[in-house]
Amino acid sequence: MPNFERVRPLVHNLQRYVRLSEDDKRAISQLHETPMHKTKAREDIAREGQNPSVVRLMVSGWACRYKDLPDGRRQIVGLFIPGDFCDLNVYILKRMDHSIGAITPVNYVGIPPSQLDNLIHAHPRVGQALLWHELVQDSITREWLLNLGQRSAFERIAHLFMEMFMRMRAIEHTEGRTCPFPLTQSDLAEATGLTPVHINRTLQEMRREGLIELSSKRLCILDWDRLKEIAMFNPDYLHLDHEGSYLDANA
Amino acid sequence: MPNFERVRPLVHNLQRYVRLSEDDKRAISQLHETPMHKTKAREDIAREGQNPSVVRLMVSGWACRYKDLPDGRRQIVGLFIPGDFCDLNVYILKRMDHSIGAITPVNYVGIPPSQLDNLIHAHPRVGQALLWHELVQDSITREWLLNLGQRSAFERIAHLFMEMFMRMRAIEHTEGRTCPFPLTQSDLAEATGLTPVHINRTLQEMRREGLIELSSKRLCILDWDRLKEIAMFNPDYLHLDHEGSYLDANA
DNA sequence: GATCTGTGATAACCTATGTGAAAGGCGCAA
DNA sequence: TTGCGCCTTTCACATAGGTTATCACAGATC
Repeated sequence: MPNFERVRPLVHNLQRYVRLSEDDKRAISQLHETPMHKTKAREDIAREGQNPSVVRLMVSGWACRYKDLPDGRRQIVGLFIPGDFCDLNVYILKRMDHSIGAITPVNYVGIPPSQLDNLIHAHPRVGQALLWHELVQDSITREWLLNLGQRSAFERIAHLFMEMFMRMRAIEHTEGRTCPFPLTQSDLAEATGLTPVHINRTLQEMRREGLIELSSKRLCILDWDRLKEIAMFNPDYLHLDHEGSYLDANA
Repeated sequence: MPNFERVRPLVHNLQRYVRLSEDDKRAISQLHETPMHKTKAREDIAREGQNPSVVRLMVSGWACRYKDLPDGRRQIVGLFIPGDFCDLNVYILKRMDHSIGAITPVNYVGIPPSQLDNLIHAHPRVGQALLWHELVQDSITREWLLNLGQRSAFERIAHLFMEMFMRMRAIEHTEGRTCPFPLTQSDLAEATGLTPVHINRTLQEMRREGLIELSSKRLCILDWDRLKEIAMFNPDYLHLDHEGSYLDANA
């Protein structure tokens, strides 16, 4: 199976939710045989208002969901890393209510809904895993709302760092205490509802306090425990724990 | 059918997405024959961390989804009105990652997942409508994120007013330019990430400018067009338009 | 190697929104 | 009818974070 490496993040992602059989995995890896799309960094992958015809599965790179206002203000409302589906909802909702943009160069496969239908029919547990994936994304969105509404700039940025580190770890993209972190300070600003200037100030402070290192697109979390306490980070909302899941209970 | 009146908001809700047959509607109204639950205003309906066993359908009153921080800060991350489902996701995710609280006295029916399963099997279009409903809720959550991240206090409150008015209108709970609006100023603060004091200041300003009236739990929108422009309100994210939907296209 | 362009660092200054406190009004319970 | 509690309204004051501007640097581009 030549594409197996490419499937790994997705399989990792889904296996947190259901135990997949070898047969399930084989079926998933066939998704990757649809043509691979490449976008350059900073390029739009989909625009609000469009009617996309495929479901996109991230293979490599980082992307974001964002919404913008007529006067140009932009808010990043979600981040995608390898193994994430961008718009599973295309199935049902015809019109995109947000845009998707590449942060880094991105590789993704675009899966026609019909193909996904077939997969789900033949492998219902994969279908459930996909639904779970979508629900986890929603849970993350709600946590971001709490983040923007109630946490201070410092707490907010700290929280985002922890979240992305954990998500990257779940797909085995971390090394020790470090992981890739390709967001610029402007991106961070758009994700947290702050100004680039204030992001910079706050990052300096976090460095001064020995909490993190961040340079050349890599994040290192120096003091996990203190950062966790500051951010009031409780990972439950990521639903990373395989244990206690509905699907598992009925396995 | 004695319960038909009670079903109306839900049927209105779902009919925006799919054309329901008389038979579908009959099936839906049977949901309302499960026992009715009543909660007092300000009471919790479900708490974060719990493992709820029913899917709740709002019959009357307003409720909210909220998340809180260990130090007591609270963020309302969504509002529920009659016809809304509170936790369709219980199907899959076992543990609540947020709480649900009543704003006013609330009546709801708690539907066992098995019963919903049966309904969906027998009436697949109802199942699709439910999924759509869930996706619309998510779209609303993303718009709230844009709201908190990028809009000023004034714009933010204006936007919330417009949204709730339109949602109330969709279930025929408006009269002319007015509708019930049971949130206190503290609730408004928790929904917008602002302080009660600042909510008050801003409301005074909106009244002074002749944009709205708000008293005794009723909202009147005096100048729809100006409010819409100020809030940069674009109703697309509510997906209220029946036209152009995937389901419709395949009807 | 010269030049661009995007990113990061900092500074001085400004303002929208938060804080804490007090007083008044209104609806509900007894 | 009175009283009690929750809301709302207001005030004076404090501050987190926004704004505008400048400079330095590194990696692309020619």
